[in-house]
Amino acid sequence: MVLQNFKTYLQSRAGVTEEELHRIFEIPQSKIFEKGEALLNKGDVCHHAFFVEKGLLRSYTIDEMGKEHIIQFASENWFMSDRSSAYFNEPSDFYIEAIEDTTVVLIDKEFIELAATISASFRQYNERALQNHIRHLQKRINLLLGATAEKRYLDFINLYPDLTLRVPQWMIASYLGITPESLSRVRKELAKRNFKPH
Amino acid sequence: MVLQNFKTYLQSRAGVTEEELHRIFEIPQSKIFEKGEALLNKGDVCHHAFFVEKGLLRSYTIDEMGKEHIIQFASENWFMSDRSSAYFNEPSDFYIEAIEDTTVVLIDKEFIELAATISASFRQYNERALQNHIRHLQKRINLLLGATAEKRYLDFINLYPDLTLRVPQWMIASYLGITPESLSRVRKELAKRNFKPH
DNA sequence: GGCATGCATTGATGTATGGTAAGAAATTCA
DNA sequence: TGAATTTCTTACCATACATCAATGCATGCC
Repeated sequence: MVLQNFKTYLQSRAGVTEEELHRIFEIPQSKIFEKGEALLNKGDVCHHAFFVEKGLLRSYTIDEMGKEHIIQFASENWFMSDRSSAYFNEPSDFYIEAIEDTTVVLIDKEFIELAATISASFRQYNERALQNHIRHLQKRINLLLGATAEKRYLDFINLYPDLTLRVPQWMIASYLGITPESLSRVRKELAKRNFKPH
Repeated sequence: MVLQNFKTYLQSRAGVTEEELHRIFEIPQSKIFEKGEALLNKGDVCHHAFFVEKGLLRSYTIDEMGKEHIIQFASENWFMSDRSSAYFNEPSDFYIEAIEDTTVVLIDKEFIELAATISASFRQYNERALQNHIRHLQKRINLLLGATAEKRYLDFINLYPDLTLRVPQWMIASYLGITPESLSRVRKELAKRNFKPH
């Protein structure tokens, strides 16, 4: 079977060698979540990072008005977690849920410790991922501060063309911080302009 | 001279011992920037983190429309840096500038390496700071996605009461993602409601 | 196949925030 | 201290996006 994506990921992205891989690979477990199933609920402490073997996840918060705000999507070869909750051992502020039937690899602190001990390259890669995460959050803040709904949407489809097809529109709207109706109008407007350019 | 804040910070916050402190403290340099002076410009690679001994800094971007968006403030005992630029050795997307005459301690990678080698506690603290940074960015995204201008402002003055007094209003507005005019109106509205409660 | 359910679109209208412009207040600096 | 400059406020109007409600369009399900 299994975890082929994860293994490939460790080798080609994190630079873990074949030999190291064998020593590391006692540990991680995989698990299947059905569409709509929760991987993490608000108030729970997040004990894992989830590596997506196959499928699609989202994380989101619910505000005092009862509105969902999508924080992040994760499809194949992406990680999903609440780093803060995991690191500080605090109840999480958000939910993680499967958008499609999804196979994930459960990564706990012990695995990361072990892998980092065995493979210096992995440790380095992990650090790098953390920095990348910050860069990504920074960029998102910038877009939310400055860009119109249309620009944010264009940025999204440019960055995540695959997700644009797999994720329901109302979730994309939620990620962008607008209503589904507004997104529909933005799309209409874009379509119009593309058919009759300039 | 001094760097008293920085030393105190290392001891009481990062848990560095007196003895370790002496071994570490060959290195860091301090520098004074005048009000309005730039510590980092867009396009430059950020080689330092700046620890604020005394004074006040801001980091900001300028979008295609020429509008500033303030990313972060840093007053006494805070760090300011472009982590992404420093880590990836890439040109920075943003500017760092002194809002007041400001004394900073220049922290480069070598210092952090050295301090982390000498003091395990420092290494740990550094990791913790990184995670905190992520948590902070996450929270900001959430506010930008969901909260009104008023709520964002209330959150700001609650979190940074000291800054509210020291920072010009138009900069707070920029941080919140609204215009100075709008912030002025929000404040007026709040004042009205506070004088005639409920 | 028919019906329920969830999602997308559309139109009418509401609201929060933006833009502009002018003057008041505060701060800076010679 | 007074003039220059910056910041803040206010009023009026413009706009982007939200809200509400109706309809259309799939999809899944018994």
